[in-house]
Amino acid sequence: MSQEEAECMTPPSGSSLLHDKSFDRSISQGSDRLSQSQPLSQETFNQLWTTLGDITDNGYYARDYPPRHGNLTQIVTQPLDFSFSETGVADLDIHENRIEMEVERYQIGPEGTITSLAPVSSSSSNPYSSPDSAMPSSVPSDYSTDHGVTPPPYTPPPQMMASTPTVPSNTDYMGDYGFEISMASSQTLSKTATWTYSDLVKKLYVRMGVTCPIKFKTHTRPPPGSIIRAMPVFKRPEHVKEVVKRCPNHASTKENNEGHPAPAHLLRCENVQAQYAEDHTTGRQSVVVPYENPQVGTEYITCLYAFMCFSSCVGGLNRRPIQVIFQMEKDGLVLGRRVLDVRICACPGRDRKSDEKRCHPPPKQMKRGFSKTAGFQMMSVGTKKRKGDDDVYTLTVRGRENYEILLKIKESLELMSYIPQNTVNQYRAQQHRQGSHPSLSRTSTYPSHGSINNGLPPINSFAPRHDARYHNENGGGFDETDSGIALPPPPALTNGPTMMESQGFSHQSVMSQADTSPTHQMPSNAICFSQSSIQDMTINGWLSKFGCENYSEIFRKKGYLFIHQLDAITIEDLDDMKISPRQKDKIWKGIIDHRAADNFSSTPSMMRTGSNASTVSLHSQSGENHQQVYHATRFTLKQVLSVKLEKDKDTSPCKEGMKEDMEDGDTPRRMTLRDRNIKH
Amino acid sequence: MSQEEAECMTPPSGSSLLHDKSFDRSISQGSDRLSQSQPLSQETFNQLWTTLGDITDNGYYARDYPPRHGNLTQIVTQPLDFSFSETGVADLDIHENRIEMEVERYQIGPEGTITSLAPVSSSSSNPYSSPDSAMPSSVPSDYSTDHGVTPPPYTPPPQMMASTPTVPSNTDYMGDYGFEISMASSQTLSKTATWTYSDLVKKLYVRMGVTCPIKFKTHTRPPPGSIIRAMPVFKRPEHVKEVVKRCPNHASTKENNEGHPAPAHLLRCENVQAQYAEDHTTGRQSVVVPYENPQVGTEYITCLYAFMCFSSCVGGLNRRPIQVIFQMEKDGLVLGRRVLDVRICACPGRDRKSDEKRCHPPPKQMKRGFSKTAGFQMMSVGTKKRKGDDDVYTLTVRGRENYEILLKIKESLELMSYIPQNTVNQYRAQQHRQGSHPSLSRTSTYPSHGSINNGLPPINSFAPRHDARYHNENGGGFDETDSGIALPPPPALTNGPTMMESQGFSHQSVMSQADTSPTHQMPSNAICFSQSSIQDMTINGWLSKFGCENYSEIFRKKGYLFIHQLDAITIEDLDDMKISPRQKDKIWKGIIDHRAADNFSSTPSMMRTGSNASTVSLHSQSGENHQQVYHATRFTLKQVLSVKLEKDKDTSPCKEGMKEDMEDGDTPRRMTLRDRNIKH
DNA sequence: CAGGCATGCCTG
DNA sequence: CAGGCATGCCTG
Ligand SMILES: [Zn+2]
Ligand SMILES: [Zn+2]
Repeated sequence: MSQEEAECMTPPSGSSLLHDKSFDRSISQGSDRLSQSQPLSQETFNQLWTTLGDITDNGYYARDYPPRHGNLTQIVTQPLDFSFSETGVADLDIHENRIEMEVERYQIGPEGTITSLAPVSSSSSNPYSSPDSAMPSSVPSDYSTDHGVTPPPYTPPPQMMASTPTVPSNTDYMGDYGFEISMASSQTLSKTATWTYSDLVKKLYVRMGVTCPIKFKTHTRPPPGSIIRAMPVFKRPEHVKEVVKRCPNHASTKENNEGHPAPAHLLRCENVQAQYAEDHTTGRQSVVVPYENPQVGTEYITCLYAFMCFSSCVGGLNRRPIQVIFQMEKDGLVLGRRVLDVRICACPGRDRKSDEKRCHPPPKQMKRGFSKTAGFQMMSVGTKKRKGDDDVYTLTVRGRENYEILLKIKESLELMSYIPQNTVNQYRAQQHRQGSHPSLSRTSTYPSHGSINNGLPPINSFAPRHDARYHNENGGGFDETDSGIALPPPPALTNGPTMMESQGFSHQSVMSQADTSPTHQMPSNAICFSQSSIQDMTINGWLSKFGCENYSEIFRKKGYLFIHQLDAITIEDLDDMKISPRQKDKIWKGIIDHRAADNFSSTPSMMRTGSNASTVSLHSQSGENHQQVYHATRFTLKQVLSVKLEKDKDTSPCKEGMKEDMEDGDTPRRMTLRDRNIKH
Repeated sequence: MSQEEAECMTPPSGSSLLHDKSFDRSISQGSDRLSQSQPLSQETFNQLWTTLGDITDNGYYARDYPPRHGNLTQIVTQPLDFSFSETGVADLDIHENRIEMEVERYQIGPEGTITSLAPVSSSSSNPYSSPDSAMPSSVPSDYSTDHGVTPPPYTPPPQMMASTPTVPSNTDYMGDYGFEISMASSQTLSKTATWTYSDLVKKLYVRMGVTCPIKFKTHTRPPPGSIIRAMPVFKRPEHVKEVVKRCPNHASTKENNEGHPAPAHLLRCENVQAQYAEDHTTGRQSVVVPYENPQVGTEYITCLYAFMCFSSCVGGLNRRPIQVIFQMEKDGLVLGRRVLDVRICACPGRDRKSDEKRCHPPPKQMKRGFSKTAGFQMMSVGTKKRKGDDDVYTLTVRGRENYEILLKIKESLELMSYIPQNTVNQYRAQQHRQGSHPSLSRTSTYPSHGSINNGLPPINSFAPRHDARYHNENGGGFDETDSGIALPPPPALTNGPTMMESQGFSHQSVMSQADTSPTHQMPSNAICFSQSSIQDMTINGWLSKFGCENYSEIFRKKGYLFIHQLDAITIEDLDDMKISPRQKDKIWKGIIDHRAADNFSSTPSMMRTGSNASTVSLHSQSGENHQQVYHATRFTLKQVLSVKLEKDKDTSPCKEGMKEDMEDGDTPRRMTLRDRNIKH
């Protein structure tokens, strides 16, 4: 399981696994084999997790990558809508089982009953804070009770009393005063902005060193002298125990640190009354500002916070996600708590977007709350669809030559519609007969240029279909979606030349070396359509069959060149052509005959127009398989090349196992986070 | 100019521009307009460079990208085989000129006459060094002369005397003893290894923190008490002045630093006698080891060095390339100096490979040591060639649908050859007439998918050529390389929709929305080739001109469908057709006539065969422009799609200006380092 | 600012 | 170990 996946497992509410009730219960029952309270190393963690995966998932995750159930993703579109208490309904014991595992896996904060933040003494002076500030003078003294404030043995609900836990609580707690936080409306500053909040993944994305307004609100006035403490903690269980501070780089450079009271603090508050605190026992750092009631007519107070490292800072956060715990306190009592996931990064917009894409269903699946049945339906529908049909990937072409090539491709695709389908079929047969196999491996082993390879296994299930393809004499071509039978193998496009060899042929030309020497010209009679393999598909030829060739010029003027266009000609068209009635009837009869013959031979006679083919979807009149047509046109239309080729076939990379479908049922959200764009 | 380009400009020998003799001479002549010795900012540097480019390159580099002379790259395939002294031979004054420019451009280290390393006092104790070490006891005292050891005013050759320059010399200097360094044979440990040395780019790639053996050798025994100092310096002029040390992160963590005498030193030497020095004046850090003569029978002594930061370390090297200056010294005199480019990175193998690919010619051009004349020849040959003609980029296609699309493209390209060129031209004209401009911008703004953009400026120099293209009625099409006149603009492929708009048209289909609804079908008579825009290009039609249409079946059987194939028919072919002599003569005369007309109208009548077109290069018999044909076939042949689309048109991304061809002649190596693979 | 590169590190 | 991702930063 990747870090990211672990990430996504966490319920969205801000409460982590660690503090889920059942989880805590198991802990208190003393599953303490690993509870030496040593933070687990990443390797140990991974190992445990793998083991766990083997046990609970019947090997699916650890062993069977990529998963057999490739469509799992489609099913659960709202991983974040589940919480563990909800999912346990179906089979309680298994649920419990799982929670057990959780405990063993994370094995952190065994003291972690729902704890609250310890009062810490302010350890650094604040030059900005004036002595006559509204900050209650009692605060410093209150918090100077100094080290080791152990919670009184039998005092009230523990979550009400501030203690000195290694791991502060990150459970949202509204408290008696209805403490809440929010961001300025996130759509005002979207991607350009220095920060952005994602409602979807409930996370703040913020650039380093910029101020970010956070609004606090209560429904009831808290007692005067209340303060708001903001403390960053690592989000993942493996890291929670470690104190969050700035990386040495940022803490030690002069930049941004000139005269600042707490250069090593990750979190700063622009409030002049801000106090930077560091707990003597735990070493945890936080910023404290007095809670001032909102101005009349205002609901909120706003504080400006700045994050002074990247989440990625080496030697600091080190790519480990953090949360900020905002806690309203009064005299060491926690009045309310709100947790905010934060990612400090260089490109908040980009990273938000990719997180959202990662953890949420693709556009089509955007609706929330599918029932499991709906999920199943989705899946079966999914198999009907062509993968990527809904996706358009633009390929911006740089460079004249490449542009020309693509332009040529586009033109070819459109002009291809003037080639009768039968001709195409014959061409293909001829291609096959000419046996163009030998060369491609050389091409694909050109050393010095990168090839796109997305790391998926080669498509080799095509092999048994080769022959079927060549028995397919009708016009359906190679593009039949439903059966897949007519698909030719992808010779040069597989990963290994070995496989290619074993296929024994490819759709390549015979000569592969790009030799520009004219001596390599083929003799002119070696053209592809040799020896009677071609029938006359021109209108002219067709007209001459019944002696009307002198009308071919008229047809030509109307744009009709080939007989496959006959399907598109109406009697009205003929009227427009100023053909003498008798000839017209003759021709019309010829058209009818042609169509009949055409239908009989199952040749698709769809006419694709040059300039409009792009948007023509299936011609429905004759019901043949027109997938091929559709696809070509689709492509052409955009003048885009689909090179976003791979893995996003099920476009939501956040897969969730169908729990009812698996042996152990209630596994946590598993996601394969592999939405890879072709970039760099 | 990018950083990388600046990089590649440096001569390979290890001597940088800065210390080229002419360069130094110019400096000493006092071109000091910018010599305030303030390190230039990157922006200033870039600006100067651009200006310089405008002046010296007649705008080629800065303005005219892609360059008109796209084949410049082909010319100098071995940039590293040149040194400035060599290149100056042809026209010395121009050479000088250029060097001037260099001075102004870099404007660093104005004190930079060929200087040598200053004696520095050892500032940190070395716990490993035993008192009875072979390290001459004089060394510490010698170097303890303490700050500001200014070179004596009139002492011998300055490069022989150690001084205290801000910028140490990085010129290789063998000295009287023949001081040389080398790496262990680099092929023994290639990619798996913790380090690797590239002979091609003359650079050591090494993982951080691992030891790397470096061998030292002299041809004559240096005096006893000689030492070897190793000092890292930044390679780029912009950075040379800055002292190289470890980043705060690595310097401050305990890891690797436990008890080490110099945790902030980037360079460590495993030698127990190593002494870590920091110059009091310049602050430069170095490691010093005694030079012990090799064991009997050995040529070398070997020292193990370790690099304690990444070249990329934030707050440290910060992605700035460094060199290590190995200097043999004796009593403050420099006996020899050797400079080693070093990159400390996580993946030496990968990074070496990519550097080599970047800075060196493609496979075809692998031969070394072209003379300048050869270079010229190459160039003139080069202009005949299409850029990228020699390069094959494989696109490994993943996914059935994409494979199908590409297969279809391949087929289209081959089948396209059955469309007469005139038809194609008419099609294009029709496309134009239908005015397909409006839509593409919409397509290109599809939101959720990445598009490939290599960051180069849009190709907008095409604009003045639009009309020319449409007056070009012959078959040359849009692909004429030499004049470039017939090239259509790249409508959807530019960066901005604005530009597209201004071009007024594109080769797009009219409809751009990928609407699959059948209601969007165009009426069948709205096909592309409407209203007399098409001439009959069939053999059938042609035969009927002189009453031989009854032979069209025979022609058809031979594979001749269209008149553009007539060029390929010989009289012998007619003999084979069992045509009555009189008819044969008639037909042959028709063929002759056709060819004459064809030649008159300059229509290329090259016949491209279906399956073999791929490898047919230019048909030489009629001398028309066949570039277009050639390209299509090239593409098809490989069944690869050139989507490595951009900047590497001349496939060696390390471009070097042909100096004799430019106003100022001897410009430094200019390279566009943009070999970008589409990966992830 | 968007595209894309560079580069440490993670994953199979 | 190779492929590929993540993510700061550079470039047009
Ligand atoms: Zn930092
Ligand atoms: Zn470092």
